[in-house]
Amino acid sequence: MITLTEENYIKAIYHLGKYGVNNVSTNAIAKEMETKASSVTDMVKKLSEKSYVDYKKYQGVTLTGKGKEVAVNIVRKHRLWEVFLVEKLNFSWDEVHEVAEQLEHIKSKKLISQLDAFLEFPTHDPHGDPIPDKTGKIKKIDKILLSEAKIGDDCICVGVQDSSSDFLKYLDKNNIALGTELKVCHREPFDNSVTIRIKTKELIISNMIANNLFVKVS
Amino acid sequence: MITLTEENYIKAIYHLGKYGVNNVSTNAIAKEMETKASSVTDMVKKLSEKSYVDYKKYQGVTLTGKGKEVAVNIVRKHRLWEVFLVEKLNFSWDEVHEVAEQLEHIKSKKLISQLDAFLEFPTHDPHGDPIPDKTGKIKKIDKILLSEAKIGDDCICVGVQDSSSDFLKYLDKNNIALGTELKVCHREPFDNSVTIRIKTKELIISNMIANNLFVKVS
DNA sequence: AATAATTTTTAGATTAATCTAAAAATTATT
DNA sequence: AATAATTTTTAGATTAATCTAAAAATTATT
Repeated sequence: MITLTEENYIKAIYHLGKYGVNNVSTNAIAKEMETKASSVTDMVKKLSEKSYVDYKKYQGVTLTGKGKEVAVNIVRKHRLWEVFLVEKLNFSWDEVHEVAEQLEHIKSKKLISQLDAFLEFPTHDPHGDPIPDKTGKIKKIDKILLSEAKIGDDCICVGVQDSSSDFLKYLDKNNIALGTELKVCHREPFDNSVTIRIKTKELIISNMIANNLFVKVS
Repeated sequence: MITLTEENYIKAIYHLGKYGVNNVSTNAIAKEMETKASSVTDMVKKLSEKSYVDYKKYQGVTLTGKGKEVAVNIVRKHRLWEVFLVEKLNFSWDEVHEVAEQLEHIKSKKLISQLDAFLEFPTHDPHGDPIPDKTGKIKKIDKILLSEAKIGDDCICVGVQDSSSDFLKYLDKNNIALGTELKVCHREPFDNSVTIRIKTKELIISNMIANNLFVKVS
């Protein structure tokens, strides 16, 4: 049996290891989990004994195949529930995370396969993140950050890097949603702010915003 | 903050105290929770300190107003989720309990109010049990056990006492569902088995079955 | 390469929930 | 009413997850 806490550690290690980082450090996990490094060391030993992670003292951890399976399944559940909350229960995209954090731990294969079907097998969650299929396969889309787009590019908004409530509300306020088409008009060399055009309206976006918005160049 | 275990104890005390029993005994709780009496004593002290129950040593416990509120809210969530599972995710009525046991602990007011609306404010769960409203009000219907119905009564099936998978599957097999109309034809004095007629078909039902099926005399 | 700074682990303690075995209180029976 | 049977509580231990403070190992800096 896997405990709720173990699942959360595995998820944290998965997210931290996502971008090429092979050995996730104790401190990184502690920060992500909002706990102390000593607690992480204890838990990591336990996860290692149960062979969810490979761990050598002072060397950090990597998920094993078994660990990755658990992680991807949690991510799948989290994202399917997010779709449910937005599509069926009228949650806005900045409200779903907290609830999905709870729902992702419900254990029932039938529940998830039926939910998947009920939602008509969605491929992406409300933030544009891909939903792993039942076998754990995740299909990547070739998205780039708006801050990396070239002047003159016609883009379509496909995701967010940060999904904090403040950021998502900013996007709502400025009528930027997944699927929104925009053109990159100008990048100011001094602060890397970006002028974009949505339909006929121009909007100036800070570098920080541009760094958290994924687009696909069309 | 209330823990998951505390919620489960409160729920157990609620269900045990439902039928007039005022002081729920330590042993009764232990049996319901599949734990030991000594564990119950400890927990009951804690619940008493947090004023979810009134407790005097050796005297059993009663839920306080605060405790009842928690209990009814869990029951509401449990039953709403059961409706969701059956109506939207095509679960059969004997499959929902285990999953609902998990879902009932998800904490989000918005989730429940939106789910309620999505399901179009159901008043009863798939087993015929009433769903408390947001204020905790439960409306009773004047149901009786089939074993208490008189010969010649025209009844409509409105609920089950026991909701074990075995019992529910028996009902499915014999085409008895909520809303099924039946006539009480005969009661055998020797074993209290009951002959009923559904549409044109007669069926003999043991006393044990009749003791677990709620009907409304029409 | 030695020392300083940082990171990680160890040792020992704490809280929540549980257990077993024995003691205490209550209830049932003679 | 005294004794037996049952129920409940107490005492002390255990497991999971956490913490603080100190020790050990690693990494960075002079």
